[in-house]
Amino acid sequence: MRFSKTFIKTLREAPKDETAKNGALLTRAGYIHKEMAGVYDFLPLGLLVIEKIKGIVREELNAIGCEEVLLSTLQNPEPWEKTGRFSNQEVDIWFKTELSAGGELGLAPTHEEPVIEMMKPYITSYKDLPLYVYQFQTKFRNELRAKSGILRGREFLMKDLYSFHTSEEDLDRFYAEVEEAYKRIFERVGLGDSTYETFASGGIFSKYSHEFQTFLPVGEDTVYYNADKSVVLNKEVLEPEVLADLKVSREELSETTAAEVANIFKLKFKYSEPLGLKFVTEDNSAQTVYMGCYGIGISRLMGVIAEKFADEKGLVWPKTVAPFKYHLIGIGEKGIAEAEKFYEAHTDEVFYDDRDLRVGEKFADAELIGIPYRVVISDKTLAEGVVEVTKRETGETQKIRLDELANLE
RNA sequence: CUGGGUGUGGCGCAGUUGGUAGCGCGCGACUUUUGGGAAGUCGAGGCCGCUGGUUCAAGUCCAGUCACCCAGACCA
Repeated sequence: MRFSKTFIKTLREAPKDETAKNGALLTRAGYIHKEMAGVYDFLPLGLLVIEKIKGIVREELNAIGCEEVLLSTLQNPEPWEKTGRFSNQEVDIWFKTELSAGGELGLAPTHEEPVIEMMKPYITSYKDLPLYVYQFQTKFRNELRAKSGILRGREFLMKDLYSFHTSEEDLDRFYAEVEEAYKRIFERVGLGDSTYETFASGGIFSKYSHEFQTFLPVGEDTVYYNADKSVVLNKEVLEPEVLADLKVSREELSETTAAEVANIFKLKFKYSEPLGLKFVTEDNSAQTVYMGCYGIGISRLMGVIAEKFADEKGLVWPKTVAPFKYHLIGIGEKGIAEAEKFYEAHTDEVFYDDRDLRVGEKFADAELIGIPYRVVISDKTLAEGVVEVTKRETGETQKIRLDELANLE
């Protein structure tokens, strides 16, 4: 991508309605644009980060046999009424609207009911199971208060996975596979050493569930953890019997704040029962399908990563989710000619600042935008037969030969 | 929803006892600059959130309303 050809511009100061670090930096660097409280647009660079995150999630889920689908956003109230969840008393964050022709609709806050309806024709026999389907989709939740940049929106991007099983054992088996896949996902996006599987309340889904919490000062949740962090639990389940189950005492736990980046639940019959999702067993009897559901907040994850690694100069993306690998700057006639060549040969990996500006401004923008390697090719460096590579994360600069640049790790 | 705060060019802000709006950044043109956010000259750009009221006159006073931010409550 050429900076001169993209419409984005950087801002020296954040708009005053963006006070959260993630929102402020992502806005200043041109990744997102706010429509209203809790509602954001993703600009070219932001969309690239989202796609990188989705790519990692997709790879890990496909690796454990999941199939990607895309369900609708508009919701028919009928299946929701069968589970009691269309009621505003039961679920108080619905966005509802009406058909011109008459009749109410909802904007999906989650997808258990519709995914069950969708899968019904395909689940008739034990031979059809297990099945795992997931999607990346925009969810709508009419939160009383949106806040913290893209960490808590009214419209946000989520990956939701639903599993269908013939037995509780098989649900347990797959649940454990998802736990491992999630650990690999958070490792790959750079949050491995700050994200912990956390024992939590199951909300309306189940008594207990597991969350993946990234320790973060601006996180909304309070969690407790022991010295080696082998036990992490949400404040909402800090109860004597839970502590006893987990074999820890209150005294050995410390408190911190964290952002919930994922939540997984064993639904069992919670929704399959009221919606009548059944299969025929080997001995020809009808049996209700066991289910699990597993979410990852994709746009929130982007915000958490932005928030977690940013420094006083700007964003710092882990390589795996950065919109590009190289932030390229050419200086001088020969430097620019070589930069052009490198860009043309590696367009997918290079954000090329070809604007007609002084270098100081380009350097400042490179730091703000946060791409892992800043590459400077100038007449001066070329005279030595090298280019300068500065790591955004550490700020350290090394000189390497131009022909080695493409192999940088 | 409760409490607090804020709405003035694209962004950040100022605007006194009411008298018809200004600064910095950014933007356009030209000149000089050119490895860390350059300098000069000229210039464009504003229903002062919205409605109503008071007044000869409202960005400024009054009432209402909307939006946004923060804290809390809530959060499948």
